[in-house]
Amino acid sequence: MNRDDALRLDNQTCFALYACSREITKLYRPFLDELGITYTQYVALLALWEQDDVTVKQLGARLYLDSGTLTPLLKKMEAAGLVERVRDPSDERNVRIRLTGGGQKLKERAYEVPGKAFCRAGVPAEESEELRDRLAAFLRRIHQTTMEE
Amino acid sequence: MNRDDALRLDNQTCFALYACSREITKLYRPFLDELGITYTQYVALLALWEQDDVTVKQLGARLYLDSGTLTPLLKKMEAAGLVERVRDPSDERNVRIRLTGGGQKLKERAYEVPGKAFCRAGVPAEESEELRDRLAAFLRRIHQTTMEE
DNA sequence: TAAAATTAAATTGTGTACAATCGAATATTA
DNA sequence: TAATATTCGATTGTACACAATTTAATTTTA
Repeated sequence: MNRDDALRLDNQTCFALYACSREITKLYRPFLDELGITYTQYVALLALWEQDDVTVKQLGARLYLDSGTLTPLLKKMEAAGLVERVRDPSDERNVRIRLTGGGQKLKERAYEVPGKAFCRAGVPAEESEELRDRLAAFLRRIHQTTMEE
Repeated sequence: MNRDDALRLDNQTCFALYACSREITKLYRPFLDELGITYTQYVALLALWEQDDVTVKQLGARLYLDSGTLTPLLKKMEAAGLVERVRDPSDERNVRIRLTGGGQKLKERAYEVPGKAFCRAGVPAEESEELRDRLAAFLRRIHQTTMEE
């Protein structure tokens, strides 16, 4: 591969990721619209449905987001009645995020979202799963790097 | 896979993409900082280095971005002396984007960016390339869907 | 234990993304 | 060809992302 080929857009894994991620979000949007949530709110809920009552820090570690993104996001979700934000009495630096009844209930309607989205695009589950596992391995390595240095 | 497993964050290909894309951008940032450009400006330049003198529409088709994102982006790049934006006299609806001398020259310094980034993370070229090709296939299918409907 | 260091969340400022709308230019059609 | 439809880029408004800074609370250390 020569110098110019190395800079071709279609040879960039970073661009494939960037484009793919945004297109997938567009694929999900109509189904998330029905639930009245954005994509970022959706992944925050996925994390909370798995483990409720976590600090902003913990949620950020799970989603690779910091308080600069999460604080306004969680305030909107609180205003929408999905979560509550409570200062931890035992350590006032922490804010704990807890699902409300409405936030828990929304999970029922979310079960069908991933299936609908991938069905819409006609992506076979196998292909998607294999891609997912490769990305997970990739992510671990990248994240380790950006954390260490 | 039961219902709850289907909603686990680590089982979502969409989340793996979303997280991976943002972490990759962080990996590139220090090298792009040296060039004085953002990640989105970088991919716009990659496209223009490959094919110069294109309309905003054409550039958007290549990057999966619309004028809502591109117009302010290109104005900043124009202000930075990287491109010029000229109304096409033969069809005044179009705005053609052309690299300036400075924009062309920056390519010289960009050649080493991808290598540095992946070296930094210790990702083997093979693994990256295979991932890239899988993503490209995935992207084609998804994009076709979001366009058709 | 009082001062210094660390931690967590919030805030500030910049830069995308993207849906929806707008206004001008061009193409289509009745 | 005049009216209609389409296309393109710009604009508007909302919602992230994220670096950098700030503020308050807690730990660590001299």
